[in-house]
Order: sequence, then structure tokens, then C-alpha cells
Amino acid sequence: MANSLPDVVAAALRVLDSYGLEFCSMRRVAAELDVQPSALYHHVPNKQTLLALMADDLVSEVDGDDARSLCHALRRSMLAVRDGAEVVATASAFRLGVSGVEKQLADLVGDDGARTLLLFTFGHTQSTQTHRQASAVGAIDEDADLDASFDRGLSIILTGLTHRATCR
Amino acid sequence: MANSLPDVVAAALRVLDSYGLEFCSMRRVAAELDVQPSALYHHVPNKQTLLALMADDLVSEVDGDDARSLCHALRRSMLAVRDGAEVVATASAFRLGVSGVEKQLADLVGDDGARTLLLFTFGHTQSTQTHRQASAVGAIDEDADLDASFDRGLSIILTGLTHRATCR
DNA sequence: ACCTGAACACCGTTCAAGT
DNA sequence: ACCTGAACACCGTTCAAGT
Repeated sequence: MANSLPDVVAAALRVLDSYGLEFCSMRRVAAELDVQPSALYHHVPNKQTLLALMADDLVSEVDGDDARSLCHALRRSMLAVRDGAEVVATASAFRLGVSGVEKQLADLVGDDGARTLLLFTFGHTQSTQTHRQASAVGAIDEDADLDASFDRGLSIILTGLTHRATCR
Repeated sequence: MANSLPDVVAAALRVLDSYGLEFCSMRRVAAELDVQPSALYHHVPNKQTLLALMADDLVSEVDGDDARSLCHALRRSMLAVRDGAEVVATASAFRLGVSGVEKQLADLVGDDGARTLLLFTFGHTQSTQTHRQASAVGAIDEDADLDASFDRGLSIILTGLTHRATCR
């Protein structure tokens, strides 16, 4: 009967995916667990911390051999849940969350390159999710367009990184 | 005595700069104008629209001859007001706001280039403002570091754009 | 045209108290 | 350790009514 912290995080992610960030309130997460709102504060000091834990969970399986596949994997993880990109981007602005991915990227392309790739990946994926919700459900054509647009942006940055290192 | 729409937008920007986005509520904006909350709905249909008008106002003076100076000008405009980057980035995700800047950039570097530069500029500037508020007030050293980091990211993307066009 | 007053359906968080 | 119940100080938005 008693809930643990992972239970709370999982419930919060279910609420997020069903209703979106705007309606992912502490009260709804509590209702999802059939518990009073105040009960959540036994597991988590505040909502911000819960959101950070959700972000950690979202990116925990991100992996890849090179910078490009790492960014694509990060994008896929965030797209898997409604408003996932916004949750991860906000948490990582506060220096929680993606740190593992950031380190892997930094080893491959340096600090500035990692930062540039990460900010582009967050922004583009957030924008993808915003437009996904604005248009009718399941616009598969638009999804393919946005994936291609994302990959072209990645190419621009990666070309910049290569030429800075080898030609200048 | 009677307020106009520009009065409302100006009051909202004052509240934003003083208290931050989190506390920039319709009720506080109303109080800033010595008016009941419901009075705002005579000027604006909802909060989202007010935020979009604030974003328009923030970027209205952005101008520059080349892509780099355009991005720096955009960054400066957003940094001028507390949480300005978040307001502009969110509004532009919904296709309002920065469209003028986006068009200027697209003429200079193409659609993909404009998008990549814009998303990087939003993300980096938001991150700058987050860290500004986290650390003690007026950390001038850190501001200079972040400006330099921003410019290096810009260089990476601009190098990528040049070499894609001329060498490939 | 611009605003008031009152209401509705929500928030995050705290805290004493229960088991 | 985990939860309830009640409270506090807020939200955005609507709507009839006033001037």
C-alpha cells in the first residue's frame, strides 16, 4: 500500500504524459496515487525536485557512440513523453538531469561544442513538441519534416566543429 | 484614468522585471495598474496573449547587419529584463514574437541556419539568466564568461554554415 | 469603452496529528 | 516511515453589473 519515491516519480510521469506539463500538478500526481497532496512531501521537498527527478528518469537510457547519435538519442527520449523536452531542458538549466549526456558529449566535441549541441537539441525538440500539440493528433508527415530539420541543424553545428578543429 | 493595451503591456513588463516570470501573475499586473484582475480581460483575451505582446515589445528594437550582430542584439534585448529570454523563447515557439528577426536571419543564412542560430541564442540566453539569478546579484565576471561562451557557440554555427555553403 | 465585485475551480506548501 | 485533514495564501478566468 505504501508508496516509495520511484512510485511517485513514475506516477508523475504518467500524469505528465496524459495531461501535459501545465496540468501536471502535485494534486493530480497525488490523485494518481490515491493519496492526499500533502503525502507527496514525505518523498520530495518540493515540485521542482520532483520535476528534476522526472527529467533524470527521462534521459537515463540515452547513449550513443558519436555526437550525432547521442543527440538523436536524447531527442528520442524527450519525445517519448508529452512535454518531455521542456521538463528536461528546464531541469538541466538548473544543473540537474542531463549531466551524464553533457559529459559524454564534452569528451567527444569539447565543452563549447557540447553546450551548443545540447541547447540546439533542447530547443528544437521543444519546438517539435509544441507544434505536435498545436496541430491535429498524429501528424506523421510533419514529424518526419521536423526530424529532417533537426538533423540538418546538427550537421551545421558538427561541420562547424570539424572545420574549427582542422582548418583554422 | 483609463488604461490602454500598451499601458497593460508596460505594466506587465515592469512586474516581470521586478518579480520574475513565476510571480508575473494577472493579479499582480492588475495591482500594478490599481485595477481589478478582471479589468485586464477587457484588453487581452488571456495571459498567453499578454505574454506574447510582452515578447514582441522586448524584441521590437532588435537589428543588425549580419547574423552575428543580429544574434548579439537579440541576446541583449532579452537580457534587459528579468526572465526575458524565457518569455521570448516561449512566445516564439507558438509562432509569435521574433518573426521579424527570424526573417532577417533567414535572408542572411537560410532557413536552417536561422533556426539553428535562433534556438541556440534562446537557449544560451535563458541559461545565462537562470545562472544570474542563482548566484549572488551582479556577478560581473560570470556575465563576461557567459558572453564569451555565447560568442564561441555562435562561431561554431557560423563556421558550419560557411563551410557547408562553400566547401561541400 | 473601461472597470468593479463576486464567484468558480483550481494551485503549492505547511503542519499537527494519526498508524 | 508514510499518510490524513485542515488550513493558508495564492492562481486564471467568467460574468453580471455599473459608469
